[in-house]
Amino acid sequence: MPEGPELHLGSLYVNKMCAGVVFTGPVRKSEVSKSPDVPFTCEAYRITAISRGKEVKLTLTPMKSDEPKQRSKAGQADQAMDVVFRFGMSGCFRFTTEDELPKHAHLRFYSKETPCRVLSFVDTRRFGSWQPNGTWQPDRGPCIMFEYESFRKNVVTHLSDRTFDRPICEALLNQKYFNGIGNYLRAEILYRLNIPPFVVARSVLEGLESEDLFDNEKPVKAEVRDTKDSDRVKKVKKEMGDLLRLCHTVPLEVVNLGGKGYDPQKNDYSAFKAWLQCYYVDGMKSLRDHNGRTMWFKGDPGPMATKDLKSPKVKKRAMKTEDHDYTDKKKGARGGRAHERRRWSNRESKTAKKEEVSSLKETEESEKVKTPQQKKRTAARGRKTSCAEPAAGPEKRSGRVTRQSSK
DNA sequence: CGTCCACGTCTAC
DNA sequence: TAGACCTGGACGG
Repeated sequence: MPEGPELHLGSLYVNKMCAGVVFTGPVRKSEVSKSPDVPFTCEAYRITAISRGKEVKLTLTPMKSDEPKQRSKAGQADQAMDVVFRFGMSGCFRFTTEDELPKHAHLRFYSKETPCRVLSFVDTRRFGSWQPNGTWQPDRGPCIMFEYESFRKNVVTHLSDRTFDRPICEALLNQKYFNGIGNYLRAEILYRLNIPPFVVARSVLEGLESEDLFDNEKPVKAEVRDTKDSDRVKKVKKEMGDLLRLCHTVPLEVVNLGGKGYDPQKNDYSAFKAWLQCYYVDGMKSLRDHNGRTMWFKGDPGPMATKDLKSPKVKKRAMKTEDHDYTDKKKGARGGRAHERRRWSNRESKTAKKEEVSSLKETEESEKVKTPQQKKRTAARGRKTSCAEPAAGPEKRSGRVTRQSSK
């Protein structure tokens, strides 16, 4: 569940499910978790949640006991405790009965009911974490969704920061300035404005105002209409506002979808899939950024692009002979993908893997010489050699993502 | 069976 | 700025 919208939806979920529920006893941690114990135990307490960017804070609030304070049992909390969560790649909250505990429920809060219910922090991959008596992480900036004005100001007043020397798509993942933006949001946001992902961040941000002058003109609207490309640019300017505004409104659209956001396991994932216009969408291009993350986009990648493995899309598909309007679209597309994949694997993955440094180098040099980027490019590639690979083609994942372009 | 990929940080060279 | 940290689904052989 992990970008800003999912974290916020998680907090809404906790508040909704736990409204009126009384919890009791200690907070329990799974054996395998490396996050800290939560030293809180209480005969009767409540749980509420609030989110900020990519964090959620749970507040455990002891209920007033009838006993006089002196007589309350030792070790029982009488003070509220905050626990701040980060979700990593797979964290989420779930509220279930005790015997339906999800797999990977690494932190658990038990209700006082019978049968007992449990609020669990579930995290398959365990990249998430929590901090008892925690506070918002100090290096993270204001929330893109719920601290919009200070978020804008924080960016606009720090444009000299080296962060903004980076391509815009990479700057957008810096949580010091864009707390809540993640990989699918950066793609969706840049796509809406037709901004090439690999242009210098500063160049697209300078000139923007601290105040959102656009703010009063139009309400935040989660309107996603089919528009022709030619119209899109105009529409963008007229109805959407600037990049910083979209860092605010686009995540809110996901919140307003009312589902779970990005969560392929869930039934209501289809609404989210349908909402995506670029990320993992068939026909879009993708490229690794300098940190090895897949950037989805359309059109011009921009001057700072890695000369890295690229997505297939139209051009490469055209190379596929059996490509033209097969009915079994998936199958055909996948075949194309696999083909592409093998090519690159042979060229890079294999050679790189076998300590063939020289041949790897050759491959790189042979591409083209771009002096300033050479180094980064090499680095980016090198990093990926162990799983050297073109960015996954859209076709390959078409099952996971709405195919807007089909038909 | 094996390889690659995934919504994100962290921290050691 | 490479890995490290993890599990599991999709796909290929």
